[in-house]
Amino acid sequence: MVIKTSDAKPMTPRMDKLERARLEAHAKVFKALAHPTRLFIVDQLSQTERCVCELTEMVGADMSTVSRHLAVLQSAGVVASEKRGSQVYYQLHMPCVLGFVKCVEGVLQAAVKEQMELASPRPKRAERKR
Amino acid sequence: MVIKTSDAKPMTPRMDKLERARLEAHAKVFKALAHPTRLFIVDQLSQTERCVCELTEMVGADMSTVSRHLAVLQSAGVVASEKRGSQVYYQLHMPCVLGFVKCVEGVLQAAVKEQMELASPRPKRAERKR
DNA sequence: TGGTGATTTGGCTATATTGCCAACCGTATC
DNA sequence: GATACGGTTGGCAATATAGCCAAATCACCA
Repeated sequence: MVIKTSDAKPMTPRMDKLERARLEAHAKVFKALAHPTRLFIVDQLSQTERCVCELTEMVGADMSTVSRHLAVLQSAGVVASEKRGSQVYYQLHMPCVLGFVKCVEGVLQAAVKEQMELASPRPKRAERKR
Repeated sequence: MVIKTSDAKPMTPRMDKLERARLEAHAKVFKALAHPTRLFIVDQLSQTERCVCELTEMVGADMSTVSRHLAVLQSAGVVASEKRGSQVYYQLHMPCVLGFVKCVEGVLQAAVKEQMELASPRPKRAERKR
């Protein structure tokens, strides 16, 4: 699979134009997930599909705002929508997101623990309750 | 594990303040990964650690720009740094990112295929080789 | 101690994102 | 058809992000 464009050069890999296009496509997915409200929506949709009005109530923002968040997620392929009557139902379309969220959760908790250890290096007997 | 804060209300879950703080922490990680250059850096660091100057050459941007990208990644806990002499080496600190990147890759390819099928609905005999 | 290379940070401009309101569109109901 | 409801889109202001240059640090070496 490796294609050498030139011989006998021990040069480091570069971020060329093609690679950049690929990375931009990936970044679009991360960007779509890079907002607390959208993560909340993904979390909810992992349990069951929801219409915009339900999500709007749960999020507690303007419906137009929620609709735009959903559009971002859909454009990135994270969710899919289905119109049913006068309502539009959204479903999670990229379940592997959940695995990564779980991983991030773990990393964050590890970071918190690390932070606490740094803050109080010798917790003689027991740490304060908070 | 389920804690009911109030009784006898069949209400939908809300994005309360606490939940929002948790989601914001998660979003920070996604935000850190939501840029092609930073994804490139993560990709490179998954193979071996690199100093800023190496990454700068590979990325092809100003060193200050690359340094800032690295700071974003580090602040999110995605990478870690180690000063050695006058150089700073960065390493991947969140390997599970790679799994998700692979998953995104798969989803993107599926989307591309879907797109192609929409473009040419009846590939009579066999699809073009690529 | 002065100088050099590696890295980070301040400052600035350009661009992108977010959120609301208002206006618009499609569907159901009367 | 008129009205109401659910949803999307245009427009705008506030904020955040990205990139570069220049200046400040830091480690090493003469």
